[in-house]
Amino acid sequence: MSNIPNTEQRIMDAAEKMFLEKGYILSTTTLIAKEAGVTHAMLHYYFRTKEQIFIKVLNKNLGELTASLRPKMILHRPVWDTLKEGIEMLFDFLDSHRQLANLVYDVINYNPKLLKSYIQGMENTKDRMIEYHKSMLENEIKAGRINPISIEQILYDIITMSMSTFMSLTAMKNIFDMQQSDINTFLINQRTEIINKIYYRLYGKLV
Amino acid sequence: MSNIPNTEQRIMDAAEKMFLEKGYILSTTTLIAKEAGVTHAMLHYYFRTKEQIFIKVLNKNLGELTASLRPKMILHRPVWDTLKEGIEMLFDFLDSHRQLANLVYDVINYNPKLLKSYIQGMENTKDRMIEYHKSMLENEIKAGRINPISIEQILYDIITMSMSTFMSLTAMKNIFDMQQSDINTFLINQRTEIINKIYYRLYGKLV
DNA sequence: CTTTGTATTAACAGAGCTGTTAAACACAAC
DNA sequence: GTTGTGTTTAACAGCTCTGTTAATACAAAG
Repeated sequence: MSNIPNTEQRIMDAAEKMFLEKGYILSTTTLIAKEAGVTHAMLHYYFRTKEQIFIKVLNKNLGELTASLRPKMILHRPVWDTLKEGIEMLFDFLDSHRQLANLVYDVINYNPKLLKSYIQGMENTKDRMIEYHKSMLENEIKAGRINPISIEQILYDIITMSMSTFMSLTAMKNIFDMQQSDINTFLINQRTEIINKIYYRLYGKLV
Repeated sequence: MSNIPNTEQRIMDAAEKMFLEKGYILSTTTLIAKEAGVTHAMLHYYFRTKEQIFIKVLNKNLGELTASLRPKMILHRPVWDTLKEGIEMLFDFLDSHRQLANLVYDVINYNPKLLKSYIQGMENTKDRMIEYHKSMLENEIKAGRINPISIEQILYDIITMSMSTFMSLTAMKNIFDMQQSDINTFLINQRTEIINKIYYRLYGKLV
């Protein structure tokens, strides 16, 4: 394969970079094309509209995320082990895609129907593995080995806590003048702390 | 006082409404002026720039928030009572200012220095009451009556969990086709659940 | 009545945005 | 060498944005 990517790929790469950096509105087709080193007419030639190229970028990133989570879905393991590794996987993925959480936020606010159709597409697959782990969790709750809570609440907590870590990162950096080492420390703490909060919520006995 | 607000106030009100609804970028001076029923030249006459009127709206809202929290700072009460009421106050304020969390997110991402200067302004006051409650919490942790955790982590958790509830609301509505009653139920659960997670994290004993 | 200061309007400047289009180009196949 | 196909360019259309400015209305003060 060639080291010089073709025009379409160069535009795609530039678009991904810019959407992740600046969000949907501030990323303009003109600037994306400039970044890719082509005229902006080329972007419209290959991708028709700004929204369409945005959808491709979003699908690529969310696809990578779900692909990363899949290998963690293993049968016959203790519930907490699976859950913990799921949290770690999600957190680490967002860590290696620092602006993805912000991109998802953009979609929520500027194109909520897009996110809905994406999630419905996932729900329609009726994934066997997900159903399995869901029922495993439900059994634990019913058996009283986990404090009362709904599965939806657990998932919601994991997703929002992980995402808000990276969504608040810009604020944290600026407010506390954090250096790279501070940021790393903060993220390591945060990763542990999310696991802590979920663990305490599920297994912590009240006094 | 007159029922017909003067031009400046009408612009201010329209700007607040629109910034909270659409965020910073999508709120244009032209549209704000139209909403207020004046020419957009009037907006620039009274407020000079879009950024300046935005700062006024932000200061007004954050000022109201800190004013609401103050009465909860009472001496000689059990630590958890104060903390719980603080969480409830914050949550309820964000509930009655549904888009404020999104507005703060906008500031973080599009004008981080603004937020920093605002928070530094608060820190410089070196509030006696805040210092008092902070040291009360520290004592409880040192005495081992609260699980090990930093004060900063507790505050960060409360703020991010409360904010992400309202920042995720648009997504929740769309993904699950929530009606008004569903939203109310979700928020009531969420309010309790945030308190639960903090309580378990602080007081829950591990098995 | 005239001066002064404020409030308001309409028009404009300059820029940037998304998306389109006609013409030019490259280049392989016939 | 011509034809055909996909790629690229430059120019443009139409719109919207922020911010300015000159002209105007009008009330209060002298």
